[in-house]
Amino acid sequence: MNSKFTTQLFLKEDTRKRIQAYAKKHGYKTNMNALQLRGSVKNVIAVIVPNINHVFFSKIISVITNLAYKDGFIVSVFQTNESLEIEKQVLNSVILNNIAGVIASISMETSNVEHFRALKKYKIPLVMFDRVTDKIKVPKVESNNFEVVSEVVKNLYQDGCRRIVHVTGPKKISVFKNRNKGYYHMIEKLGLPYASSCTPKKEFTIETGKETAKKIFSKKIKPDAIICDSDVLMTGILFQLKEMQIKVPEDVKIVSFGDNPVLNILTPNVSSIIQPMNEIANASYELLKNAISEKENIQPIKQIFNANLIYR
Amino acid sequence: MNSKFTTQLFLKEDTRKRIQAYAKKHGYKTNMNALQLRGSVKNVIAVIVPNINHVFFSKIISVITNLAYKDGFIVSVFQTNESLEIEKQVLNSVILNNIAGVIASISMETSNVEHFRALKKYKIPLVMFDRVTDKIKVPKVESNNFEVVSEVVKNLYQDGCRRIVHVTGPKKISVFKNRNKGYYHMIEKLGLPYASSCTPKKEFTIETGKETAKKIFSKKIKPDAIICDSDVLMTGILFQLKEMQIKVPEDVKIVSFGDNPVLNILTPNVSSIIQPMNEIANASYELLKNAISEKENIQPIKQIFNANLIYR
DNA sequence: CTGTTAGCGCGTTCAG
DNA sequence: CTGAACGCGCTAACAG
Repeated sequence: MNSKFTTQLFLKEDTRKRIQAYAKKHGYKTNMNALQLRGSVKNVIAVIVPNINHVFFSKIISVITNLAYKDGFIVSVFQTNESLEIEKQVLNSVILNNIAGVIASISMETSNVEHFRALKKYKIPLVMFDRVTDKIKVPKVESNNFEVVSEVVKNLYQDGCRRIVHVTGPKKISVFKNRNKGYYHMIEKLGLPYASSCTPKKEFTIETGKETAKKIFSKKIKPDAIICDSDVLMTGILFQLKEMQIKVPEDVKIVSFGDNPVLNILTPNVSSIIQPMNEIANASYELLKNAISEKENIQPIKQIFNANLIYR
Repeated sequence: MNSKFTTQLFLKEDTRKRIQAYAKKHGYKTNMNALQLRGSVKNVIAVIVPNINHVFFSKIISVITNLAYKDGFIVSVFQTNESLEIEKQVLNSVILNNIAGVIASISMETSNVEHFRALKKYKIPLVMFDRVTDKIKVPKVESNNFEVVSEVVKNLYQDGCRRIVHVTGPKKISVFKNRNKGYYHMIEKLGLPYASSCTPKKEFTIETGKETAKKIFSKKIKPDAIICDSDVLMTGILFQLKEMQIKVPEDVKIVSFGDNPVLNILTPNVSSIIQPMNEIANASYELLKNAISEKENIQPIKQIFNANLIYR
């Protein structure tokens, strides 16, 4: 950052200070655009997420922004609103704006990932987190979704639950796929005859959560446990169960992914799976930083961090 | 956005398409840095907030990002972590990076605002929202903090409350100052003998909320109502009250600012003040957009939007 | 060791 | 109407 007047670095310290003070006083500023045009500097990192306003994503952005700032990077955020179309445009934008590197989590609509591949052509490093895809070889950061959901099923089983439902998202998204695999894995291992996963068609909202709860309890066989992939859905479910006078955890146990500490305080009757957001953000940033400085030989490492299960 | 090949605009549509397709195929991309260096384009907007990971701020960023994107702007986010020192650095960064305009909410430490004034020197338009300051004449967007807290006090009074406490933040921050003024205004108007405002010294966390509740109820006169400026603090207070076996709303009524819809569902015993985040974000962006295009004669308009009181 | 210059990619301008 | 050249701000490379 302090590379101004580097040619005069041999000057006495006070002289340098005087010059800088003079420059500042007269409103001199290094023009970053000129630097970037010359190709000597790239100082913008892009973070692409489906929705900035989700606790998980905003936390990730927050941590990355702090880290990046210390290294002299600026963070631009892009929001796809879960739309493939917008995601494509965003990637175009990123390429257009001569960005140093990209940290991304793909949208729910995304299955074809050609637009991400375009980054490689322009030598823009990419790191994926949370919602990743196998179709593209880049560094990735995830939670141990498979294992933690397996563990949840096992815990519930040991507590006597035999009709466990998994409320999840589209299977083409890695997180949901892995969690659902983990669910079925343990169901089979335990030899449970009952298994049911439920994927709301719409976006995750409280309303969708209510509908989901209605749907689940309209069936003949009522579950005695629900594993929920989203705390927003969980809130809706909780609300609807209260309406239907179904008690938690007496009638049905609930375990939910949830990243908002406020939620954990307010729903003591719900078990929580808390993702290691700090670690995920840290690792994603470090991987990108390496990729930016290495320029080549970037290993498509996959880093997996353990989620924290608060079972009660 | 589609300003490539503008000199050929008179060409037949299909010809233009062919050229663009050809250009894209061969990996041609307009160099934004060159454009910006020439001064013909500035396409980056900065949003400066104390903490990206607060529901209020992340929602604002989310809305602004969507709006800005439609107009061909990119949004860079900056986070001050409530630190004046970082805020100063961030403003330096913004100036260095030749940014088109700034939307900002100041940190809790900020009272001197010279560093914001620097923007004017470089003709970078500034719009402030939520946490604004009177010391600087720029367009501002706020909630009707004074009025809504007044109204809350009145409602509580009509419900029989006589010992109402206001849990708020540092008075040098406009939002807290205005809310506290609104509180005292109605207290005096109603001729209530009891008034007490409580400002936690630390950052707003659940832990701080717990401590605040302990402090409030360690005094001789116990309140029969609490107005709380932060939903995170409110959560801590709620938790602590439960510990102390004080019932809400029977023993003490609680009214809290809170922007997270999930919270409203989960705490039906708490009244909520919901800020019009969409409107605030919209207005801030529109004001900035005008300022960017007008270049001069920018009126320091103040826009105030009504918060929504859900009193129960 | 110091001063000058070329060129990054673009659009405007000026000459042809 | 078309094409060449200039300059935005910077620094690496080169000449003095």
